[in-house]
Amino acid sequence: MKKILDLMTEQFEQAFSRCGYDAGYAKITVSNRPDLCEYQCNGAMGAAKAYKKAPFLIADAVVAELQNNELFEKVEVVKPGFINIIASEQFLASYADQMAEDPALGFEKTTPAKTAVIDYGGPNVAKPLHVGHLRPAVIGECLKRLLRFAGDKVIGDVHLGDWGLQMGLIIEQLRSEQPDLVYFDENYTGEYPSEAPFTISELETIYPAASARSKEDEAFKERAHTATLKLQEGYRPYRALWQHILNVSVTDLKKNYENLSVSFDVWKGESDADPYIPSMIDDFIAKGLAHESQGALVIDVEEESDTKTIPPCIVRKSDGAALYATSDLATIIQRVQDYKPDEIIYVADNRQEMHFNQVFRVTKKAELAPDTRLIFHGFGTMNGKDGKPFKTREGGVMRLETLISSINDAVYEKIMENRTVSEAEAKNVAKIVGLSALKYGDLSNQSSKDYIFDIDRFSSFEGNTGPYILYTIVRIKSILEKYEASGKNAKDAVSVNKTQTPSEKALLVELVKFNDCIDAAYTELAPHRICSYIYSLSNAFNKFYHENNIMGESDEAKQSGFISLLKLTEKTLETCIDILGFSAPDRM
RNA sequence: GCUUUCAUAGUUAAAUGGAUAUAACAGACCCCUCCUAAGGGUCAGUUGCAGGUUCGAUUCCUGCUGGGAGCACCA
Repeated sequence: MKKILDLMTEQFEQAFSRCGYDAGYAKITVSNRPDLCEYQCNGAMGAAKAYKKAPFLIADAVVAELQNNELFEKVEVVKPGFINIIASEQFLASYADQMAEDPALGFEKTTPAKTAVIDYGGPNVAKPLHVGHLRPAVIGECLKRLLRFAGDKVIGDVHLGDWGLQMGLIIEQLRSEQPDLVYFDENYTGEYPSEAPFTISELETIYPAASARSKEDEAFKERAHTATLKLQEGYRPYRALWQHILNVSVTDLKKNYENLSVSFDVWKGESDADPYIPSMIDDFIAKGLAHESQGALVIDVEEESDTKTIPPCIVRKSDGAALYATSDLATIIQRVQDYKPDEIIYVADNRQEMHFNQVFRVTKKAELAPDTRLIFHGFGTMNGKDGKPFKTREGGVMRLETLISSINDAVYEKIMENRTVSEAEAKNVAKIVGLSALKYGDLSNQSSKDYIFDIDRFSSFEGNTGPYILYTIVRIKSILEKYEASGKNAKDAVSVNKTQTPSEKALLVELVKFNDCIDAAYTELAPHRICSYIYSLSNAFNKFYHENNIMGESDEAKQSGFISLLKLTEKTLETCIDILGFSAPDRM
């Protein structure tokens, strides 16, 4: 289905052309003055300059062409040359009915469909997820769903941190704690045990201990570097140990991401890119891109047009080991080979922008991925109420689990205050609602900006929050249930009313914005646009609900129109929250 | 130091170069014989500073001030 703004714009384009003006000025937008009109066209003002004519003369001529157009109830010229538009009730109603019939609510899939890899996890093995992992998971999951809804083929990759110095640190720490393990016996030649020599909780204590020690103990750090290199070179015992670390971690990570309704299509890690490194480095050297600098192998990435200086990209450390940029570059080769993506989207902290800039430039210089668009989707910091990076009360890094359970607790208390559900059900509902609070709180902000994480505000059932949206859905579900209970079938309601009350029409105006909103969110990769859309949709619904007694309506045809409208509102809201990555309960 | 990013009501956030800058929360007031008042309505209050481009700037450009971040072998 064409977008409603496009349909209206087409009418205006014809009118502009008939009057002898360029159709490019005909663009219709949603009104920013809802008190005056529903839609507007500001093209006469732009045209005024090009044609050296007063804007209102142009607008008058165009408007004259559009009288008695069935799409519009009213088209008028105001002051300098604005054209204010009110859509016809008939037109909105038939558009809404078409939306309701389409599983995608009238959204046209992108053609041709592209293939995208989204890299949005980045957890390190052997370390529990912490609050820093929340944003990439939530934003990345949403982008994945959004692109899929738009028709793209999407591969979500967790891209585990399983290959760097941290692995060497863990191995060396393990050697200190359990020196008798066969993995440390150089003369051992037999099979290694299938059972890991540690549990996840033990593993989680090993890394912090190792990390702390490396900061004070130079010799230890040196051994960790050596162990990292040996692991990367394929030293058998370390590989066996590493496999245990990976298995134990991944099982735990999957469980944690599941609690967030976040999933990945592939669980590749930095290690998977490793086989591509040697030939890649050879290629860099053969192409004359890489040169040695202070013992390390680097590639200059400065470009003529630069105003700033970008340091060269190190692709091999002086000890021969790979590092961050190396594995990211090799990962691009792997992805191009395996998926031939049209684009790769990296959902990562803004602080990594320089790194990705370097990586992208090397990719371009070495022509590693000539047909792939590389996109850095940077997100801002999640701050506490004090405006500083979110910390626990003690000043430490909070575990993601802790954060999730505290928001669930906050929601649970609110649900119990109202006690419309049993205690057992409340626990369950609190999880669903808590997730909406958490995700909506994050996604309703522009992802590139920092935002303040405020548990009380996010879990509030009032205002621009996840729970408020869910509450609206629950309200609709409740009425539909009552309608069914009264002996009528909601399925029989197939068209909205052709003439509407003011709040009913206002709701329709919001509903038909759906595909424009999704389109904007998709092209800008901006989940917050979906949030603000469903928030105004919910507001419009609640006002409609307040002013129209649906179950009390005696005119059955009119009531059926209401029910159709309710069903469409529910479907639209549910579709949007599904893209955002959460769902609604039946009651709350 | 260099680079980069942000700055909007008391607070948290919106706004393809368009009209009187939009909401929410907090504050003041009003509305339940009515489908969940977890709601609806009314009021008050904002673009850091100085220039520039433009018919028109929160938006684009320059400078300043103030916060965040990044600047070679961590990821």
